[in-house]
Formats: sequence, C-alpha cells, structure tokens
Amino acid sequence: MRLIAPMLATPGAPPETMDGWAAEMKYDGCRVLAAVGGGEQPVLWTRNLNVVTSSYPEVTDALTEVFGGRGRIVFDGEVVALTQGRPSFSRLQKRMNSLRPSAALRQQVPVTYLPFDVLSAGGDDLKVAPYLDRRAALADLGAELRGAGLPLQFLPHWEGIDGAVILDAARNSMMEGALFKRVSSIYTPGQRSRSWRKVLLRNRSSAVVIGWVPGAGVERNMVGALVLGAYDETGALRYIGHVGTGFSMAVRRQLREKLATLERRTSPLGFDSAAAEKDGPVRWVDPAVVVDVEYREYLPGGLRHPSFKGQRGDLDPGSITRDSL
DNA sequence: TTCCGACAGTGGGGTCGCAAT
DNA sequence: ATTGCGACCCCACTATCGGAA
Repeated sequence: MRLIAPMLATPGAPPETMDGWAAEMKYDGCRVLAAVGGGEQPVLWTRNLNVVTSSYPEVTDALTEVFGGRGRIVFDGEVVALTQGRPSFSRLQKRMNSLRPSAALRQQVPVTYLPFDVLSAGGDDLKVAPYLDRRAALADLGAELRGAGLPLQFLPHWEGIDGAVILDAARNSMMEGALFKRVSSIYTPGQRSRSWRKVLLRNRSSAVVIGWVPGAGVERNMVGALVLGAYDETGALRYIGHVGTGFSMAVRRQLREKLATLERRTSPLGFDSAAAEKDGPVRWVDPAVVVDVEYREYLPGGLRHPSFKGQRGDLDPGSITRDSL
C-alpha cells in the first residue's frame, strides 16, 4: 500500500487570536501513522515512511481489536511512553529502535498510541476535509473505545482558549509544547504547512565553555561545537553537554581565535572528563568564557536540543551553577 | 530586484543491529 | 566477545539557491 507522508507544522508563536484556530498538546514521542482494517494487515509507519509495525505490537493489536473488522482507517498520531500520564522520550527510545521487542522490554516500557487526526475512514478520503470535520470523525471513532484498557487514547483538542493559557497548561503538565491548527485547514501530506503551528517550550541559561571540538566539512578549522560546564554544589566544575548549533560561520571562526588564547593541555573538569570526551577528544580551555544556551531539557548525558544564543561577557564564570539548569 | 521557502549540511543526545575486528 | 559505524528517532540552526512576488 502507499504510505501517506505526515503533514508537518511550522515552528512559531501562538496565533494572535484563537478565532479560527484550535489547540492540541504536543506529546514528546514518535510520530506514527497507522492504517488498520479493510481486510488488510495493519501497518504503522514513521515520519520518514519507515515501517515500524512490529516495533509496537500492543498498538497494532489494539487497533486491530477495535477497528480491524471494517473498512480501512488511517490515523495520524504519536507513540509515547507514559509515566504517570507524562510522556518520557528517553524511555521510548528503548522501544523505538527495537523492531522485535522482547516481552521483557514490552513490560518494562509499555507504549501508548495517541491518534490526533484521521485521514481516511468509511471509504472517505478525509485528507480533503477541514480539520474540524476530521476531528468529528475522530471523536466518533474514539467513542468506540468505551474506556477499554487499551494502549490507545485519542488526543483532545481545544477551541476558544487563549494561546498563552494553552502554553501554561503545556508547561504545567510537562509537555513538549503545543500545536495550533486552523480549523478550516485540510491535511496536506508531506508538507510543512502554516495552517499547523508548533510552539516548543525551551529553557535558557548560561554555561561556562570548558573546551571545544573542531568542525567538519566546510566548518573544518572552525569551532564545530563548544563543550560546556557548570559548577555543582561542592564547587566542582562539571560537564553539562556539547552545543554545536546556533553559530554563524563568523562566530565559529571568532570563537576559535578567542579559545586559542585559553588553550590548556589538561581538562579543567574535576572528574568527569571521560563523559565530555565520549564522542571524541576535546580541546580543553580555561573556564573563562560564559555563553547562553537554549535547550529542551537537561538530561544526565547532557543538554537535549541545545543551541547557542550568544556570549555573556558580563557574567563571572565562577557564578555559573548547575542548579539553574 | 528583493524576498521567501525548500534543501543540504553542520551540530546535539540516544538506541539498536550488524559488520568488522 | 567487543567495538565501530550506520540508521533510525527526537531535534536547532546556518548557508545557499531558485522561484515567487
């Protein structure tokens, strides 16, 4: 069968007014489309059209159980690993790459499918139907779950609630962000549409540069990534991750020159230099430069989705602590 | 002529699976 | 048996180029 490429959202801000717009929570998981019923085998596939049916057998089984005995239905949604109602991407990663998950792994990391759109049902091509019509179709299908304890939950949408309120709710419930969708918009496969806006919640804080890594390709002989640190409660400098994006070419060159003057042979880190060098050697520098970074979250292995936001000549490196992350 | 969108290319954390060692 | 690497997943971002405005 032909796989439908998912419609993509444009990054941006919430709409000025919610007239003509609806909102959804953005769950931190893996985008998955699903086709079930119509006398054919169910198929699950990802954003890049990779078939992952066998990765999530509990989802496939649940979809077949509820929707298998009728015409073909195609859903768009998110596969997530929920912990107390909150999605955990790092847990999901163990399942994502496992095409044949063992029973132990399935028990350790159960997943849930959260459809938020329906592209085909009852022989109708719903891609050409407006968002609210697709939502109505989705609600009809969702009613058939009847609260059964299946790994299947249809995501709600909201109308008439201010964007700022939606984002507050997203932050309070530890969501990745929110999506805003034009209620009249059709589903345009494979297209990054401005009828769908995604607003991602990000953190910003300062970090100390403790080293750098040369770039590759056109960025050879420049800074490829900065190695970042911050002081812990005991006053020890600790590794907090690399940042390799957000620089212009000019800033990459400029940073290389500046850091050359601070070069040192040994790591300024007390004891976790190995973590900083797990992906290759680091050119260590004296911890004298402070930069601002934006990131999604701080994980044990390092900042997730970090991006460089500029230098902070006004801040004392010694004042940069890890607890502000 | 200028602007914008799509794409390639750089970078991050993380996991699995398979080939090479 | 271990290790290295590519292929995926989630991305952020800059530079470039061709077509739209």
